[in-house]
Amino acid sequence: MSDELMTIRQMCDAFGVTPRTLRFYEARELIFPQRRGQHRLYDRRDRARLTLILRGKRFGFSLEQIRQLLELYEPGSRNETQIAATITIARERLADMERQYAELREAIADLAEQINDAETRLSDATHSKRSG
Amino acid sequence: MSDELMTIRQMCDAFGVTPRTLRFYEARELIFPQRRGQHRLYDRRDRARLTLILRGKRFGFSLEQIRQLLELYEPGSRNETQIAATITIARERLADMERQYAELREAIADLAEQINDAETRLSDATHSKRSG
DNA sequence: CCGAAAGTTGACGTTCACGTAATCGAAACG
DNA sequence: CGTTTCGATTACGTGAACGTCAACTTTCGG
Repeated sequence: MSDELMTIRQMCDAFGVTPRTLRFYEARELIFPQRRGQHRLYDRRDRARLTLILRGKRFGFSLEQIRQLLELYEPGSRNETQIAATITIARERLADMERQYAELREAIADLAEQINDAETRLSDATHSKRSG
Repeated sequence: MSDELMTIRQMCDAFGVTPRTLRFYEARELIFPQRRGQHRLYDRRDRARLTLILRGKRFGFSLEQIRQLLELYEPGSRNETQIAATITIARERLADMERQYAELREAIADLAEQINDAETRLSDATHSKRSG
């Protein structure tokens, strides 16, 4: 079984994206599949990165922000200055996410309350109809 | 003081948006400022809606999704079918937000860990430099 | 009363994140 | 051995959410 390398189609089926999307992410330097001849082949590392990309997107990060964060996940040989810069950026993103987390909690409570109110209104309307 | 009505510029300063943005939201039927002659005037209701709009945006909702949610906040005279439909949509958004909330918690922990690892690598690199 | 400031309506431009052909080469299949 | 099929490349198109510019009113301070 091809546990190691996957074709673009296998990737698309596995992650629910289109070939266009994978090539686009590659053009933006978010993933770096190898080539067999002209064809792309995606390994575990590419899959891990894609998972992170899609997660980042769900939180509203831009592809460029995600690209910067992905550097953090690469134990790659980069110099101290670059690592420090990446950490700085990551801390900012983390702060963003923590703010979003807190605000989301409020928003959820708020929306739940509004739904409750609306359900009450709906219920009242139904009853008044019955008694009218 | 103009506690009740605000001009477009006052709104922009208060909310950190541009006039274009406010007119755009109006065109998309997210806010409905009154007119004094040709000029727009925004009241408390408009401000409340704009607050919700900007919050929704921070969570990655589209303006159309936000518009639908805003209906929930209007005790307006709409029929039961419409209220029920709005509630259904709102429940879906609420579910989205709850999923996002849970996933965000994981992502925060994950990112914090990566930052820690990177800090360790950075620290190690600094020490090895000092002892090399 | 008048000229700058503020606001209005188009209309076209822009960025992001892809979608959608069109065309091509390689590869698998009957 | 021809022909689908899969993938690659190039390039133009698209929708969302505005930015920007032009051409006009409208309004307000001096």
